[in-house]
Amino acid sequence: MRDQNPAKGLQRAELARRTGANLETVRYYEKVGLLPPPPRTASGYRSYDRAHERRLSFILRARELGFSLEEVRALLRLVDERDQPCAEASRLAAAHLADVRAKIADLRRMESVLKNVVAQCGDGTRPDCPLIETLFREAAAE
Amino acid sequence: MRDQNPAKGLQRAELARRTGANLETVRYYEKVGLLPPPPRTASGYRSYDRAHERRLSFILRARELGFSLEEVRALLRLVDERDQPCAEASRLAAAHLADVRAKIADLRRMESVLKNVVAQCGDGTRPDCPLIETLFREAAAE
DNA sequence: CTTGACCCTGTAGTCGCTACAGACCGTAGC
DNA sequence: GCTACGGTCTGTAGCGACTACAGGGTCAAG
Repeated sequence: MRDQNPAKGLQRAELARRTGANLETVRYYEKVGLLPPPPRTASGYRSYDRAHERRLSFILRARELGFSLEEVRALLRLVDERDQPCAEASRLAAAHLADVRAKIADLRRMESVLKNVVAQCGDGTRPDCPLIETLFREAAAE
Repeated sequence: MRDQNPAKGLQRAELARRTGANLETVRYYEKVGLLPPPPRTASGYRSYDRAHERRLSFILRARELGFSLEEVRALLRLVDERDQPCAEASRLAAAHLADVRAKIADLRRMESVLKNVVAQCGDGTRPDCPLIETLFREAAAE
């Protein structure tokens, strides 16, 4: 097993395991500038510390809340600059909340139509299929 | 103005306008095999008929309901083969409905967390930002 | 000294479009 | 007939957010 001494730095796979990130995602976040490039060992291996782990967890949690990478980037900038970030952070969260609610509304319209057609289809023995008829005939939802 | 005689076929832009599709999307659907390649004029322009319009509308409505292009492809296959499609169509719709409901559930978890942090942030004058603290401290949702 | 597990890089693929660039066509006005 | 302006054609590249290789280097255990 590899080095797990906390003073010595984590390898990429270990960081991924600890945070729940996919291995390749870690490199991707570095590439797009969300994670700072970690120091390297003599042979070129990345060596992460607790600050990286903390930052990666932050990113992953923001992603779980549905923030885009650009939004995450903005949040991280607030964290890094740390002068009165709450007003701006709150604005970002509120804007994102509105997005989320819009998506929920869209999905609910879909759900409602789908629920109806599935109910009408019943056991599927009908000669005319309500789903197919719906798609041919009407606008999907209003 | 171009030919709008319904007996003579529609050009791509006209088909797009009538169905509400984006111009480029029409060509894309042809490329991926959802729309059959229409006949061409002597100079190579596509010439669509009512069947194309009907099929394109079908695709767009299925997309509005959130079906993936692969699911749309499956639905169109059922339409084309037309032997007792309802059981299979209903199965597709039910599976998709489950997806939609799962997405709604995910989004609702996000909404709930975001709503709380926005409320806690208040007017954004706090020195510690509840959003940023949340992202650093906790798992986002359970 | 070999095996196998890890690491490195760069690149291509995913989904569903969307947006060009650069060429051709077709019509209206002069 | 000439020109301008729009439409159409093709192929290709880009988006977001990863994910999955290929082809190589490194490291520790047996």
